[in-house]
Amino acid sequence: MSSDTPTTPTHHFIRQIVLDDLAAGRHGGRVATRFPPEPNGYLHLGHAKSICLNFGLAAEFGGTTNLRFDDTNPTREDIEYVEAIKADVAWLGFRWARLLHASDYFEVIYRCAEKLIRQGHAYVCDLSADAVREYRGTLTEPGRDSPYRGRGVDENLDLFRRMRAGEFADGSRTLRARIDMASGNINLRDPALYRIRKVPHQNTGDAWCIYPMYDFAHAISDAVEGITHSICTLEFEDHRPLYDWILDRLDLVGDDSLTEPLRAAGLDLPRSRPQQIEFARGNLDYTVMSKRKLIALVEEGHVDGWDDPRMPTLVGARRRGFPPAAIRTFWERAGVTKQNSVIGFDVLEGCVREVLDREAERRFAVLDPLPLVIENLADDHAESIPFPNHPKDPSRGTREVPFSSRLLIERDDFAEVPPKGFHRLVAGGEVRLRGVGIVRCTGVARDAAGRVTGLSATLDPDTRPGQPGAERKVKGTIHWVSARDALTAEVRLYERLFTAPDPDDDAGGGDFRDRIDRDSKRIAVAHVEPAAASADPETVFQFERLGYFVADRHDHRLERPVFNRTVTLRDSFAKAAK
RNA sequence: UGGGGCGUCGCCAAGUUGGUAAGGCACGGGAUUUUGAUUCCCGCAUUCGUUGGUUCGAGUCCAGCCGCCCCAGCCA
Repeated sequence: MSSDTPTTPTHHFIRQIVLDDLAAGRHGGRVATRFPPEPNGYLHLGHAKSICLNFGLAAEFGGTTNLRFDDTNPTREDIEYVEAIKADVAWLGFRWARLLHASDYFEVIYRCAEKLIRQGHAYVCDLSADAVREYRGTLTEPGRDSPYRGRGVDENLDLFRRMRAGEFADGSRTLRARIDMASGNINLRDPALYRIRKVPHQNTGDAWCIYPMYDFAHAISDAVEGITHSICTLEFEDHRPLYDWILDRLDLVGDDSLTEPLRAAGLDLPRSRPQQIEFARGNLDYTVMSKRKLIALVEEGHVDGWDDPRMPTLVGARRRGFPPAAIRTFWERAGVTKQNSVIGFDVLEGCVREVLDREAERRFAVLDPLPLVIENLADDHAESIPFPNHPKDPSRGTREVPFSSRLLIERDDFAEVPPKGFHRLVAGGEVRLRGVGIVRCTGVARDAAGRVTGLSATLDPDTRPGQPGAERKVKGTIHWVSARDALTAEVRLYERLFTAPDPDDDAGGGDFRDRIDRDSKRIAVAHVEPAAASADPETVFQFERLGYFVADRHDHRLERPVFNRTVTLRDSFAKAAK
């Protein structure tokens, strides 16, 4: 990881657990975590919290983190997401120790199932999905035992092997854990361990027609990979007793026969008895994060794709120009707890400004041009003015900005009737042209409709840099570009996608679609200095006084520059005006 | 009238074995500033969902209320 904001890691309960484990000498001093996405969608800002936590915590203690694809359900997963997920994790700045799949362990998981059967802890159930639901009971009423719960070990083993052999139809049978149909915890009411799905798997092809359920596969995968701290979100709290139940019965650490297939395949991994720890996922206001809604936004054309800069996806954030370091410090700042919370999107933007102020070079751009002619300069006046690339970092060097008598300034940097407190240009008034000197407005041209079409001004030569009057104070400083030298660029101005802090809240009627801000994307033709246009894609600049803009990852060309506005600068004048 | 979690400043969030409420963001004020940006100062919870109790002393212990979140996929 490169230059990070050194946010002091605040003390949180998971860090404390790791510290305690280390102090107690558990796991031989090892810290191993994993990030286990299901390859069925794009990663978003919420996933980033988990990624930062898992990778960050392990790294902090010299441990390792595996990237493991939780591919136990071939009917809903697709290999197309695998590469995207890998790219996102890498972009965020993390490197996995090993790249693995739950499907790498299918043979091990199968052996685990047989072991449970032999122990009398699992049985093959012939109940249909509907029947299972009926037998399960409700939140307040206990369930009833399946009629197949009493099957003997031999019969279960035979049936399970025949399930694997493909003798039975999809959904006709399951392997279930024999736990407690009356448990208050519904996860313990004889949960399914294996189901029949005669569907080819993206990784194992048609080698299997039975697939393990998440709870079973996940616990085993963690143990088999030597994970020490299995970090997941709050909704899995209820699953922890099952996680422990499985691991306690299997003894993957002590029973070599279970993992023999891995070693035979050349995969020799350390084993462990992992601990599941749950934390609250991070929510952001003014956005939606559920997979279903994200898909709807894309498929219904409300946005321009998964990587639309307004999307909370990591590819979206990337295209928006959010630096990975900003996302990392954002989640570090948000903290890790078990409290459900919603963090303001503006906090993220604050982190973005913080790293960009430090990292981004400065350039000039005018988004809404108003011509300004300097009368006391020759019409063909041409010079080149050196500007520092970064105001606080001389090592970033300088660039040459062409200057002439015909400039373009920002239309709202001039006012015929200035609002109170206005520091910019007014008819007859003075303002500083950044890096040039003080200019006085001597004329205002209007069209037939009375709209201002241009300004004329005189430049006070004494106030040019290096001259005795250069230090003279004026209230305002505005930016400019040379009309003749500026290049036009497409600039995409993005706002938050939703108009409501909680787009998911349907209490006021309608659904999240009704809260989409249709003006959240606007396109402007900007005039930029030459040194802005020549940037590589994904370069972020601060267009002085306007905000941070990133050269579009896909569309930016030297001949046709395209910038996305990442975030505006903080603007206390605009804020006070409201 | 099931089980599991959670309630500390507007938003996040520290608060070790009870000893008299960190920090960040936001906000208000001021200073610097050729970006109304950045930076820099200063201010910002007699109070910890609530009611009682224990104690010399409770955010921290006990009890009762109240509120919010999650669980009835052969999804993860």
